[in-house]
Amino acid sequence: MPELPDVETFRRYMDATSLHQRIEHTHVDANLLDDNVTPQLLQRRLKGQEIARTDRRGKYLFGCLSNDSRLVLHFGMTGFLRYFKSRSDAPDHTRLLVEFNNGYFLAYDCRRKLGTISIADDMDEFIRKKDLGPDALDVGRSAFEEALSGHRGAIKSTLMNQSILSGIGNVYSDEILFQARLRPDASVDDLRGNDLDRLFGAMRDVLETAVECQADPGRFPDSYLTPRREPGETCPGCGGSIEDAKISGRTTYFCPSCQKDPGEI
DNA sequence: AGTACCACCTGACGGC
DNA sequence: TGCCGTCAGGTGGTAC
Repeated sequence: MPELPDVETFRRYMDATSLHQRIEHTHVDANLLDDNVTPQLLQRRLKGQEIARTDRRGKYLFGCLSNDSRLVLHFGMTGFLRYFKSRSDAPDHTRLLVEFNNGYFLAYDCRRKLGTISIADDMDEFIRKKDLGPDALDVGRSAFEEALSGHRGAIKSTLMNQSILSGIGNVYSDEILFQARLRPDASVDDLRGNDLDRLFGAMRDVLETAVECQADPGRFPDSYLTPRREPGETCPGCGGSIEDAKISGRTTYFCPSCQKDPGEI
């Protein structure tokens, strides 16, 4: 379930392992390629180049090449990166294998093939085409309010809408709403100043904390809901019982006693 | 604008 | 033992 903190962790991993090495070969599973990208185009853009730096917008990771093109990875539900020395160490569901001139490899593994691999010659155009809203860790308080304004759906669905804010998925929307003490099914239209302050603060706290924890729920603070995503689990806030529900078709966990409608806190 | 539902895809798990 | 239905959840399409 790679969301913003997971992808940021992958970005840092790519930074730490894969920069400034000439790409000798690429092997790609064409089924994961974005529209209008062929294995030949990918090979042409990558071969002989280096990853000069990385970037991220929401759940998309950009490997910025020395020719100003970009390798763009989306991790779907099961994607991850691995850097290794021996070809035989390639993970089981490698969909993209990049071979560097120092003999090392970078693999993009995506077991369930729900991720995408793309090439972006122009990052702004890519973001426009995908209709991505501001990055959830980059957006300021006023732009956050602006992004939510005019929407009337459930808060959870709105937070998860990548064209409104990019980076938040099912798991972190639940965590943010738990920390903000807001019910996930409340309408975003009902949020007032105090609620928006709490929601914005919780969004930043949760995402920053998760990045620090390298998106590993096992390292999350005891006050977090994520490690307890089970119906009937104990709420870390009140000791009550965690409930599950479906909101916009997504399995949602929340505490009915800690989380209130807007205006009730 | 929002939601409901489906499809994509694979592995884990429970029931029989 | 193994088959089958269900679930996981990111995205995108269609229908309402």
